[in-house]
Formats: sequence, structure tokens, C-alpha cells
Amino acid sequence: MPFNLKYFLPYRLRILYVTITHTFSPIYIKQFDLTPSEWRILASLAQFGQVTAKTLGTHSRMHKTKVSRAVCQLNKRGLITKIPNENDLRETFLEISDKGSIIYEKLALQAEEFDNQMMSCLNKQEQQQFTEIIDKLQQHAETNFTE
Amino acid sequence: MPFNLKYFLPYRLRILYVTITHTFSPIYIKQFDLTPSEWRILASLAQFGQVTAKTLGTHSRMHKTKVSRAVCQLNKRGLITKIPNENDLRETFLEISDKGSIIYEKLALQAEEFDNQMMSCLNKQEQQQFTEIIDKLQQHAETNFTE
DNA sequence: TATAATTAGTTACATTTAAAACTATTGCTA
DNA sequence: TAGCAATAGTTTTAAATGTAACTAATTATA
Repeated sequence: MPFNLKYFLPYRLRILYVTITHTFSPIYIKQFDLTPSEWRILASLAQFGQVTAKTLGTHSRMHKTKVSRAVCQLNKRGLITKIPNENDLRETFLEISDKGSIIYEKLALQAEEFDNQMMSCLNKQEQQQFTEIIDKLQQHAETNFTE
Repeated sequence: MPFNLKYFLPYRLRILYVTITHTFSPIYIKQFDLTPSEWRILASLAQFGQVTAKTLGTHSRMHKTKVSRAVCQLNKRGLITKIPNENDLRETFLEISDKGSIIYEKLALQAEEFDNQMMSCLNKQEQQQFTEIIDKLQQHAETNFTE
């Protein structure tokens, strides 16, 4: 079987990702003037509690300068709090603030609704299969191809 | 069930896409000094024959300025050919050149190998399921959420 | 058929991005 | 423990990106 772009994994994933994100991103952009990076960080902090910028970046595959700038912006708006690590002054723990939580809660509700709506084209079994497959691919990609 | 970022469709897709593309893109960047957009266009033209920049953009979800610049660059390097449409002088048909085809063939081989290696963590049945699910999601996203 | 509206594609401009260089701090090792 | 390597995070710089404005051509309409 010769190479077929249409079924090339990176190509397929990108097309789907671009399509989907273009329909969701206006939600946080328009309502709360958040960039995609800012939304990702806010949501991550809401879920994972105190973490460093480094951890945040690794976890959500964001470049450290991207994280740095988004964190700076969120901090400036008072949506997150910086807590210096006394044991290692190089790093800082980041935490979502009350003000940030209010925004997050509103967005999480809409994100959940969006996700349900998106996944509604799949039956329960397919949804299960999808999760398993994505996880397998993710793990495979990481273990075999990351430096 | 409360909102869980880890299972949020756009988030999951982005992480997987970023991980995977970061392992494949060095292949065309280092060997042939192609940008991701240029590689996508080259591969699209190799597969679909003569198409306009407009079609190319719609098909692969690329912004028209991105297409414009990538096409310009590929043309400058002689990897594609521009053929004016006599019936509508606004648009131009684009075609891969012999020189471009040589590069494409070499990359297609490696892309195929990469894809097989990536998909090898899934059994035949899962691969089939994956294709069906991605297609369903793509179609659902397009029909319900595109302007 | 003249004029307005639309479309394909390019260019100018402002923003966003990543690579590289940098600061500050900690860990390693000789 | 002195000095060198490594790390977290920021800033500088250059490249890539999208928005908006533009050109040139076509289509719609009055």
C-alpha cells in the first residue's frame, strides 16, 4: 500500500485538532480574553493544584517561553498566584486564585458541554475505544520517540 | 462527572499531535529544508494533482496567507509549477514538478514507515476503529460547528 | 451594460512564536 | 569547598503567523 496523506497520522490528527479547536477557542477568547495557552494553564492549575512552570510545560507540551509569558499574564490579571519554593529558589509554585477559579468554573462547564456534544457522535463503546487508542498512541509515541 | 482536562478532546488531540509531529517534522526539515506547510502542500499536490491554492488551503486547513507563502517558496525552489487558469485569471493551478516529485517520493517512503511504526502499537482491529472514529469526529465537527 | 459585490491570491503590519542567550540558583565533582 | 555543570525561568532577537488592507479578476444586479 503506497503512502496516503489522508490517512497519515500527523495529518489526520492536525486536521481534526484544528477543526475542533477553532470551534472551542472562541469561547474562552471572547468571554474572558484568554489565549489558548492561558486557558490551558488555568485549567491545569485548577485540576492539579500547585505546580511549577516547568511541570506545567512538560505536562501540556508547551514551550517554556510560552508558559513563562502566559503565566506572567495570568499573574498580572490576578488569576493565579506565585508561591516561591523556599527549598529551591529557582522555581516557583503556581496556584489558581479565587478570581481565576471563578472564571475556570464557568469555562469548565462550557468545556464539558462542548466535549459531550463532540463525543455524542460516538456510542459508549466507541468512546471507550477512542480513549484506549489515544492513550496507546500517546504512550507509544513518548516511549519510542522522545529524546 | 465533573470536567476533566485530561480527557478533554481538544486537549488530548493537541498533546498527541504535538508529540507525534515533533518526532516526524525533523525528517523533512533536516533533509530538505521544508517547513511543515511546505511539506503538507508538496504531499497534497503529489496526491491530488492540479489544484488551486484555495482548494489546498480548505483541504488541509491552512490559512490562505500561509498557503500563499509556502507556495511562493516551493515555486522559487522549483519544486512546484504554477499554471494559470485561462478561464479564471484570479486563480492558478498548482502542480508538483519533477524536482519536487523526487523529494516527495523520498519523504513519502519515510512517512509511510513512520506511520506504520506509530500505528504498530495498535492491532488491526484497533487501527480500523481508530480510522472510523476519527472520521466520525471530523465529520461531526465539520457539520455541526463550521460557519 | 455600468456598477456594486464577491472571490483568489498577495502584501503590509502587528502579534505570536521559538531559538538562543541570559540570570539566578542548585547540584556535582575533583 | 572551589569551580564547573545543570536547571528554572526570563528576556532578546529573528522568524512565522494571522488580520486587515490591498490588487486583479469575475459575477451579480439594478
